[in-house]
Amino acid sequence: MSALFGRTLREAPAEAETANHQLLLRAGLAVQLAAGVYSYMPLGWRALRKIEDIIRDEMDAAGAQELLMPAIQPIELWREAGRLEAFGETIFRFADRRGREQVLAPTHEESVTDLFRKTVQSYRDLPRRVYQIQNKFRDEARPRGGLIRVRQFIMKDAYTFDADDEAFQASYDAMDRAYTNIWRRVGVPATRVQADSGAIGGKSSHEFIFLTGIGEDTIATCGACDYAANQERAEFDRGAPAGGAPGPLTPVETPGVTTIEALANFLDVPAAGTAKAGMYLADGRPAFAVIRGDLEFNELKLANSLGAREVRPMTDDEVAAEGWVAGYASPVGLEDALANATVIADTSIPEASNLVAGGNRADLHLRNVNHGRDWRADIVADLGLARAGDPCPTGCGAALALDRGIELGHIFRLGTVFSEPMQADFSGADGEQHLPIMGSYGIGVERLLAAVIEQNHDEHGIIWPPSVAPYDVHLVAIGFDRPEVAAAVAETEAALEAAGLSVLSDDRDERPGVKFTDADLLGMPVRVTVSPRNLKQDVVEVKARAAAEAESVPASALIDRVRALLAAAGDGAS
RNA sequence: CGGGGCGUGGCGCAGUCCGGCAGCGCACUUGACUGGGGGUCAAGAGGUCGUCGGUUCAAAUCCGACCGCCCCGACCA
Repeated sequence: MSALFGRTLREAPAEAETANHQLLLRAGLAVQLAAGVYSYMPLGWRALRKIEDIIRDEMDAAGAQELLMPAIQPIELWREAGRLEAFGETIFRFADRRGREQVLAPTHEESVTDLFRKTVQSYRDLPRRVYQIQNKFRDEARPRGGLIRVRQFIMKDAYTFDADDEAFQASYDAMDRAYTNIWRRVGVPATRVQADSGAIGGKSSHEFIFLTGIGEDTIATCGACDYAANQERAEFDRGAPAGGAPGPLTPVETPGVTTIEALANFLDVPAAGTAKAGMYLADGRPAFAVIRGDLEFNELKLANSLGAREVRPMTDDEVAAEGWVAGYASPVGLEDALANATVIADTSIPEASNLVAGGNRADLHLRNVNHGRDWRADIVADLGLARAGDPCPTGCGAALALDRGIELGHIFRLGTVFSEPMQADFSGADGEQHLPIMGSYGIGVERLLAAVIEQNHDEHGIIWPPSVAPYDVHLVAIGFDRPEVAAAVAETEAALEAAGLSVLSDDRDERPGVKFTDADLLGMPVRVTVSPRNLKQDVVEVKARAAAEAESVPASALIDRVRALLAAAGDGAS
């Protein structure tokens, strides 16, 4: 340790708020260079490499081959796949000396598809599963939380190519299993949840979420069954439709009543007996959305259903320009003012009858509005935002809970969205050309490191799972300036290393308290202490990082004891 | 991008309101003592106070512009 590059800090830098971020900096694992850009110091890099090796092991077991694709890519590749627009300002771009535009790759679907079309011609070559562990670059609008969201990061990204859906499912399942194994082996609990697949579509998209209060995603889970989904796409049961047989459409004066709550109170009807209007711009085009009054819009679902990249609420001026009346809007009798807009309704709307809706004039509402009779949506889709307490969509009868979490990994069915525009095809057994079904599978390696620390620490420091620990053993030398101690330390270190254990030896001229405190902060799974006191009794002292007390063992029993403690710590982590 | 906060030695901070010698704790260097949970004493080194410009006899402090970092939100294949 006297030669170790990097030092421990007594106090965490002010920018670190979360436990994992503070410990990362205090233990000297990483040093920040700029917003969302970090250097990894020797100890941190050892931990990262151990995580990488676990990932490699599982990827290999899933039948994937490691390769390495370039971080610099010509921008034409991105234009060809039609994804430059979608990435927008997140993509780092620059021009080379001849003025050719280049991209610092934020991901590698394009380049792996290019590899496929250059190397694979026949169905006989399928399936193909590849992966790499490589730097990604994304000019994030807001890096945050230390290593949780950064602009340059190490990602394990894997890609699969299959001849048909059935074969794809086998690849997907293999990756699914590999991911589950990875979380277990690094000591982080992860929940597998249904994820939004964006405009690409497809049912096979799952995220693996580490549930933690410091997370930036919101996850809906059911306490009774195994339903779990990102709130972005979470479904829920809307309950029995209200209303009964359609009654006559009836205007009712509602002076000053512009909110659902006020409307429900004024007319003494439940919020679920009203219809709520939402006025949006979807990629600049007006959209008039309707949902039951007690529900809220999920703008991502709205965007997906409209086939839009971006959806935002209209401003008051934009609403007025369309000829809509904020607070009293509904699609009933509004044909002219809706001519340029897409009218979209949540599934709760056609199910219900006799709703109270806006009269499209200030201070006026309509009773007994019925979809299909009084108006008709262009699109009916699930647009509802799942909230805590909403009934589980499986019909199990329990309520959904919302929790925060960190996305550790994402597995994803791409289908042919890259193989088609890039003309990456292969000859099938039938002699025709076919497009491969692709899958994409990512893990943020440093983010996973952050999760390991967040999950495995106490008030004194990190408690590394042995699988990720930079070293197996932290060897503390007390009274190192005494020749007999130095000799015993060298002997102990040699014995441990001969047994295949990695050792961080604290040979610094520091007081015992400093060394013990640093050992707790750095968090190697097992601490071994050599001191004059122990030498006199012919023992060495051994302590698991997670244990309260140390124990003394004869030198001859040291290796076995250390191995036993490592095994126990490993079990604890999984 | 909207809102908020911050920038003074390696880390944590005071000083800024009300202009007048650039400070404190930790860390670092040297020496002595000490030696099982961040020890004591003594002597040191280290800072153009984020940058540029302005006001002033005088600017860390007042004014302006810019840069950087953090947090909340928007965004996030």
